Amino acid sequence: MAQNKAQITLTEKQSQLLAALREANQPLGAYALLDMLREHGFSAPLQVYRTLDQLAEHGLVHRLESLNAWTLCCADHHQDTPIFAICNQCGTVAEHLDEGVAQTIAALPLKNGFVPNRSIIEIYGQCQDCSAK
Amino acid sequence: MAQNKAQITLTEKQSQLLAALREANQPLGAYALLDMLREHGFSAPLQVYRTLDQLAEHGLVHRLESLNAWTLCCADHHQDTPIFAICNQCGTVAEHLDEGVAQTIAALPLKNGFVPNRSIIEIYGQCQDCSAK
DNA sequence: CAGCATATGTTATAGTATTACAAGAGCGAT
DNA sequence: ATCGCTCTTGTAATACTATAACATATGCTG
Repeated sequence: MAQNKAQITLTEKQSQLLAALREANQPLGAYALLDMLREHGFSAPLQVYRTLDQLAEHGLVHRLESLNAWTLCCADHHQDTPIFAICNQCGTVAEHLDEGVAQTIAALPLKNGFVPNRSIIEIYGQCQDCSAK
Repeated sequence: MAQNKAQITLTEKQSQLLAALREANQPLGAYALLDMLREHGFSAPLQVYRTLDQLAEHGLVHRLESLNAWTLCCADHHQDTPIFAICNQCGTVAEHLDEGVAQTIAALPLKNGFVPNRSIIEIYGQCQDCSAK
Protein backbone atom coordinates (compact mmCIF):
# COMPACT_ATOMS: atom_id res chain seq x y z
CA MET A 1 0.00 0.00 0.00
CA ALA A 2 2.10 2.84 1.31
CA GLN A 3 5.30 3.36 -0.61
CA ASN A 4 8.56 5.00 0.20
CA LYS A 5 7.61 8.62 0.25
CA ALA A 6 11.05 9.80 -0.75
CA GLN A 7 10.63 8.30 -4.20
CA ILE A 8 7.35 9.90 -5.03
CA THR A 9 7.03 12.61 -7.61
CA LEU A 10 3.86 14.52 -7.09
CA THR A 11 1.69 15.90 -9.82
CA GLU A 12 0.69 19.54 -9.73
CA LYS A 13 -2.78 18.67 -8.46
CA GLN A 14 -1.44 16.42 -5.75
CA SER A 15 0.91 19.14 -4.53
CA GLN A 16 -1.86 21.71 -4.49
CA LEU A 17 -4.14 19.47 -2.51
CA LEU A 18 -1.45 18.68 0.05
CA ALA A 19 -0.73 22.38 0.40
CA ALA A 20 -4.40 23.08 1.05
CA LEU A 21 -4.53 20.46 3.78
CA ARG A 22 -1.32 21.76 5.29
CA GLU A 23 -2.65 25.27 5.33
CA ALA A 24 -5.94 24.26 6.95
CA ASN A 25 -4.16 22.44 9.75
CA GLN A 26 -7.24 20.33 10.34
CA PRO A 27 -9.18 17.70 8.43
CA LEU A 28 -11.16 18.87 5.43
CA GLY A 29 -14.01 17.36 3.48
CA ALA A 30 -13.76 16.85 -0.26
CA TYR A 31 -16.03 19.77 -1.04
CA ALA A 32 -14.17 22.11 1.29
CA LEU A 33 -11.01 21.13 -0.55
CA LEU A 34 -12.73 21.73 -3.87
CA ASP A 35 -13.64 25.25 -2.80
CA MET A 36 -10.05 25.94 -1.83
CA LEU A 37 -8.70 24.51 -5.06
CA ARG A 38 -11.00 25.93 -7.70
CA GLU A 39 -8.37 28.46 -8.69
CA HIS A 40 -5.78 25.75 -9.06
CA GLY A 41 -7.41 23.72 -11.79
CA PHE A 42 -9.93 21.72 -9.80
CA SER A 43 -13.41 22.15 -11.19
CA ALA A 44 -15.37 19.10 -10.08
CA PRO A 45 -15.66 16.82 -7.03
CA LEU A 46 -14.30 13.85 -8.88
CA GLN A 47 -10.98 15.56 -9.43
CA VAL A 48 -10.67 15.99 -5.70
CA TYR A 49 -11.67 12.42 -4.95
CA ARG A 50 -9.25 11.03 -7.50
CA THR A 51 -6.39 13.10 -6.17
CA LEU A 52 -7.22 12.10 -2.61
CA ASP A 53 -7.23 8.45 -3.61
CA GLN A 54 -3.85 8.83 -5.25
CA LEU A 55 -2.38 10.52 -2.22
CA ALA A 56 -3.89 7.92 0.07
CA GLU A 57 -2.30 5.19 -2.05
CA HIS A 58 1.04 6.80 -1.36
CA GLY A 59 0.23 7.09 2.31
CA LEU A 60 0.35 10.88 2.28
CA VAL A 61 -3.19 11.45 3.45
CA HIS A 62 -5.66 9.47 5.53
CA ARG A 63 -9.41 9.42 5.46
CA LEU A 64 -11.18 9.93 8.77
CA GLU A 65 -14.15 7.65 8.37
CA SER A 66 -16.21 9.11 11.15
CA LEU A 67 -15.81 12.66 9.82
CA ASN A 68 -16.00 12.10 6.08
CA ALA A 69 -12.86 14.13 5.95
CA TRP A 70 -9.19 13.87 5.08
CA THR A 71 -6.05 14.73 6.91
CA LEU A 72 -2.33 14.80 6.27
CA CYS A 73 -0.33 11.81 7.29
CA CYS A 74 2.05 13.17 9.86
CA ALA A 75 4.29 10.19 10.36
CA ASP A 76 6.33 7.81 8.31
CA HIS A 77 4.55 4.60 9.12
CA HIS A 78 4.02 1.91 6.52
CA GLN A 79 2.08 -1.07 7.71
CA ASP A 80 1.03 0.24 11.08
CA THR A 81 -2.51 1.17 11.78
CA PRO A 82 -2.75 4.86 12.50
CA ILE A 83 -4.67 5.87 15.59
CA PHE A 84 -6.38 9.22 15.31
CA ALA A 85 -7.11 11.45 18.28
CA ILE A 86 -9.71 13.99 17.29
CA CYS A 87 -10.50 16.97 19.50
CA ASN A 88 -14.21 17.62 19.90
CA GLN A 89 -13.54 21.25 20.60
CA CYS A 90 -10.96 22.56 18.15
CA GLY A 91 -11.17 19.81 15.56
CA THR A 92 -7.47 19.15 15.27
CA VAL A 93 -6.32 15.61 14.71
CA ALA A 94 -3.23 13.95 16.08
CA GLU A 95 -1.96 10.77 14.54
CA HIS A 96 -0.50 8.18 16.83
CA LEU A 97 1.32 4.99 16.08
CA ASP A 98 1.59 2.17 18.52
CA GLU A 99 2.58 -1.15 17.13
CA GLY A 100 1.52 -2.86 20.31
CA VAL A 101 -1.98 -1.55 20.18
CA ALA A 102 -2.28 -2.25 16.51
CA GLN A 103 -1.15 -5.82 17.00
CA THR A 104 -3.36 -6.39 19.99
CA ILE A 105 -6.35 -5.21 18.05
CA ALA A 106 -5.44 -7.14 14.99
CA ALA A 107 -5.05 -10.27 17.09
CA LEU A 108 -8.31 -9.89 18.93
CA PRO A 109 -10.73 -11.15 16.32
CA LEU A 110 -8.16 -13.68 15.25
CA LYS A 111 -9.23 -15.75 18.21
CA ASN A 112 -12.47 -16.31 16.36
CA GLY A 113 -10.92 -17.20 13.04
CA PHE A 114 -11.22 -13.69 11.68
CA VAL A 115 -8.28 -12.59 9.51
CA PRO A 116 -7.93 -8.82 9.68
CA ASN A 117 -6.37 -6.67 7.00
CA ARG A 118 -7.39 -3.08 7.72
CA SER A 119 -8.26 -1.34 10.96
CA ILE A 120 -9.88 1.95 11.70
CA ILE A 121 -9.26 3.57 15.06
CA GLU A 122 -10.60 7.04 15.74
CA ILE A 123 -10.74 8.45 19.23
CA TYR A 124 -12.71 11.54 20.16
CA GLY A 125 -11.96 13.67 23.17
CA GLN A 126 -10.35 16.88 24.23
CA CYS A 127 -6.81 17.78 23.27
CA GLN A 128 -4.25 19.19 25.68
CA ASP A 129 -4.50 22.73 24.35
CA CYS A 130 -8.26 22.84 24.78
CA SER A 131 -8.10 21.27 28.22
CA ALA A 132 -5.72 23.98 29.38
CA LYS A 133 -8.09 26.80 28.46
CA MET B 1 -25.35 6.56 27.66
CA ALA B 2 -26.50 2.97 27.35
CA GLN B 3 -29.20 2.06 29.82
CA ASN B 4 -30.32 -1.21 31.28
CA LYS B 5 -31.97 -2.86 28.35
CA ALA B 6 -34.34 -4.88 30.49
CA GLN B 7 -36.21 -1.75 31.50
CA ILE B 8 -36.83 -0.43 28.05
CA THR B 9 -40.26 -0.38 26.51
CA LEU B 10 -39.96 -0.09 22.80
CA THR B 11 -42.28 1.84 20.58
CA GLU B 12 -43.85 0.13 17.61
CA LYS B 13 -41.42 1.81 15.22
CA GLN B 14 -38.42 0.87 17.30
CA SER B 15 -39.51 -2.77 17.38
CA GLN B 16 -40.08 -2.83 13.65
CA LEU B 17 -36.68 -1.40 12.95
CA LEU B 18 -34.94 -3.86 15.24
CA ALA B 19 -36.82 -6.71 13.55
CA ALA B 20 -35.65 -5.50 10.16
CA LEU B 21 -32.05 -5.44 11.28
CA ARG B 22 -32.40 -8.85 12.86
CA GLU B 23 -33.85 -10.28 9.70
CA ALA B 24 -31.13 -8.82 7.51
CA ASN B 25 -28.40 -10.30 9.70
CA GLN B 26 -25.98 -7.71 8.46
CA PRO B 27 -25.58 -3.95 8.73
CA LEU B 28 -28.05 -1.83 6.81
CA GLY B 29 -28.05 1.78 5.71
CA ALA B 30 -30.84 4.13 6.68
CA TYR B 31 -32.35 4.06 3.21
CA ALA B 32 -32.24 0.28 2.98
CA LEU B 33 -34.09 0.22 6.29
CA LEU B 34 -36.57 2.72 4.96
CA ASP B 35 -37.32 0.49 1.99
CA MET B 36 -37.90 -2.46 4.30
CA LEU B 37 -40.11 -0.45 6.60
CA ARG B 38 -42.35 1.48 4.25
CA GLU B 39 -45.19 -0.91 4.92
CA HIS B 40 -44.79 -0.47 8.64
CA GLY B 41 -45.46 3.23 8.90
CA PHE B 42 -42.10 4.66 7.87
CA SER B 43 -42.46 7.11 5.04
CA ALA B 44 -39.43 9.37 5.21
CA PRO B 45 -35.70 9.14 5.98
CA LEU B 46 -36.00 11.26 9.06
CA GLN B 47 -38.27 8.75 10.71
CA VAL B 48 -35.60 6.13 10.25
CA TYR B 49 -32.84 8.38 11.52
CA ARG B 50 -34.84 9.38 14.57
CA THR B 51 -35.64 5.80 15.43
CA LEU B 52 -32.03 4.78 14.94
CA ASP B 53 -30.90 7.57 17.24
CA GLN B 54 -33.37 6.45 19.90
CA LEU B 55 -32.21 2.85 19.68
CA ALA B 56 -28.59 3.92 19.77
CA GLU B 57 -29.30 5.94 22.92
CA HIS B 58 -30.53 2.75 24.51
CA GLY B 59 -27.50 0.88 23.28
CA LEU B 60 -29.54 -1.45 21.10
CA VAL B 61 -27.92 -0.55 17.81
CA HIS B 62 -24.54 0.78 16.79
CA ARG B 63 -23.52 2.88 13.87
CA LEU B 64 -20.64 1.62 11.74
CA GLU B 65 -18.92 4.82 10.80
CA SER B 66 -16.90 3.42 7.94
CA LEU B 67 -19.97 1.88 6.30
CA ASN B 68 -22.60 4.52 6.95
CA ALA B 69 -24.66 1.65 8.24
CA TRP B 70 -26.23 0.32 11.41
CA THR B 71 -26.08 -2.99 13.16
CA LEU B 72 -27.67 -4.67 16.14
CA CYS B 73 -25.85 -4.57 19.41
CA CYS B 74 -25.14 -8.18 20.14
CA ALA B 75 -23.76 -7.89 23.65
CA ASP B 76 -24.70 -6.35 26.92
CA HIS B 77 -21.90 -3.91 27.35
CA HIS B 78 -22.40 -0.49 28.81
CA GLN B 79 -19.33 1.67 28.90
CA ASP B 80 -17.01 -0.50 26.91
CA THR B 81 -15.96 0.44 23.45
CA PRO B 82 -17.28 -2.10 20.99
CA ILE B 83 -14.83 -3.48 18.48
CA PHE B 84 -16.38 -4.42 15.16
CA ALA B 85 -15.00 -7.11 12.90
CA ILE B 86 -16.43 -6.66 9.44
CA CYS B 87 -16.05 -9.32 6.78
CA ASN B 88 -15.04 -7.93 3.39
CA GLN B 89 -16.60 -10.88 1.65
CA CYS B 90 -19.96 -11.63 3.23
CA GLY B 91 -20.50 -8.35 5.02
CA THR B 92 -21.39 -9.78 8.40
CA VAL B 93 -20.28 -7.95 11.48
CA ALA B 94 -19.14 -9.42 14.76
CA GLU B 95 -19.03 -7.28 17.85
CA HIS B 96 -16.21 -7.86 20.29
CA LEU B 97 -15.60 -6.47 23.71
CA ASP B 98 -12.23 -6.37 25.31
CA GLU B 99 -11.81 -4.08 28.24
CA GLY B 100 -8.06 -4.36 28.03
CA VAL B 101 -7.91 -3.17 24.48
CA ALA B 102 -10.39 -0.43 25.13
CA GLN B 103 -8.39 0.82 28.08
CA THR B 104 -5.11 0.58 26.25
CA ILE B 105 -6.47 2.65 23.45
CA ALA B 106 -8.10 5.11 25.74
CA ALA B 107 -4.82 5.53 27.59
CA LEU B 108 -2.67 5.95 24.53
CA PRO B 109 -3.42 9.56 23.66
CA LEU B 110 -3.61 10.35 27.35
CA LYS B 111 0.18 10.38 27.34
CA ASN B 112 -0.10 13.55 25.30
CA GLY B 113 -2.69 15.19 27.46
CA PHE B 114 -5.60 14.10 25.32
CA VAL B 115 -8.71 13.15 27.28
CA PRO B 116 -10.71 10.58 25.30
CA ASN B 117 -14.43 10.06 25.61
CA ARG B 118 -15.51 8.02 22.60
CA SER B 119 -13.64 5.52 20.47
CA ILE B 120 -14.38 3.97 17.13
CA ILE B 121 -12.75 0.69 16.26
CA GLU B 122 -13.69 -1.10 13.07
CA ILE B 123 -11.62 -3.93 11.68
CA TYR B 124 -12.00 -5.27 8.16
CA GLY B 125 -10.95 -8.74 7.13
CA GLN B 126 -12.27 -12.16 6.36
CA CYS B 127 -14.49 -14.04 8.74
CA GLN B 128 -14.04 -17.67 9.65
CA ASP B 129 -16.92 -18.88 7.50
CA CYS B 130 -15.60 -17.15 4.41
CA SER B 131 -12.05 -18.33 5.06
CA ALA B 132 -13.25 -21.92 5.21
CA LYS B 133 -14.83 -21.82 1.76
C1' DC C 1 -60.04 23.06 29.01
C1' DA C 2 -56.02 26.23 28.04
C1' DG C 3 -51.32 26.48 27.72
C1' DC C 4 -47.11 24.48 27.28
C1' DA C 5 -43.60 20.98 26.22
C1' DT C 6 -42.44 17.08 23.65
C1' DA C 7 -42.79 13.95 20.03
C1' DT C 8 -43.93 12.79 15.24
C1' DG C 9 -44.99 13.80 10.29
C1' DT C 10 -43.78 15.93 5.90
C1' DT C 11 -41.29 18.52 2.58
C1' DA C 12 -37.39 20.43 1.02
C1' DT C 13 -32.62 20.82 0.89
C1' DA C 14 -27.74 20.19 2.21
C1' DG C 15 -23.71 17.32 2.07
C1' DT C 16 -21.00 13.32 0.29
C1' DA C 17 -19.62 10.12 -3.32
C1' DT C 18 -19.85 7.65 -7.70
C1' DT C 19 -21.34 6.42 -12.53
C1' DA C 20 -21.01 7.16 -17.29
C1' DC C 21 -19.09 8.87 -20.99
C1' DA C 22 -16.04 12.24 -23.67
C1' DA C 23 -11.51 13.90 -24.63
C1' DG C 24 -6.71 13.85 -24.44
C1' DA C 25 -1.78 11.88 -23.66
C1' DG C 26 1.66 8.35 -24.01
C1' DC C 27 3.51 4.32 -26.26
C1' DG C 28 4.63 0.26 -29.01
C1' DA C 29 4.06 -2.05 -33.64
C1' DT C 30 3.78 -1.71 -38.29
C1' DA D 1 4.45 8.96 -38.98
C1' DT D 2 0.11 6.97 -37.81
C1' DC D 3 -2.81 3.51 -36.29
C1' DG D 4 -4.61 1.21 -32.40
C1' DC D 5 -4.39 0.47 -27.73
C1' DT D 6 -4.26 1.72 -22.87
C1' DC D 7 -4.26 4.87 -19.23
C1' DT D 8 -5.33 9.18 -17.42
C1' DT D 9 -8.05 13.33 -16.97
C1' DG D 10 -12.25 16.25 -17.76
C1' DT D 11 -17.21 17.07 -17.39
C1' DA D 12 -21.95 16.31 -16.46
C1' DA D 13 -25.30 13.92 -14.36
C1' DT D 14 -26.96 11.31 -10.73
C1' DA D 15 -27.07 8.36 -6.57
C1' DC D 16 -26.55 8.04 -1.77
C1' DT D 17 -26.57 9.92 3.04
C1' DA D 18 -28.16 13.19 6.47
C1' DT D 19 -30.38 17.28 8.36
C1' DA D 20 -33.15 21.76 8.54
C1' DA D 21 -37.42 23.89 8.79
C1' DC D 22 -41.87 23.90 9.68
C1' DA D 23 -46.54 21.70 10.47
C1' DT D 24 -49.34 18.66 13.13
C1' DA D 25 -50.44 15.85 16.83
C1' DT D 26 -50.02 14.01 21.61
C1' DG D 27 -49.80 14.28 26.38
C1' DC D 28 -49.14 16.53 30.69
C1' DT D 29 -50.10 20.20 34.30
C1' DG D 30 -52.39 23.92 36.39
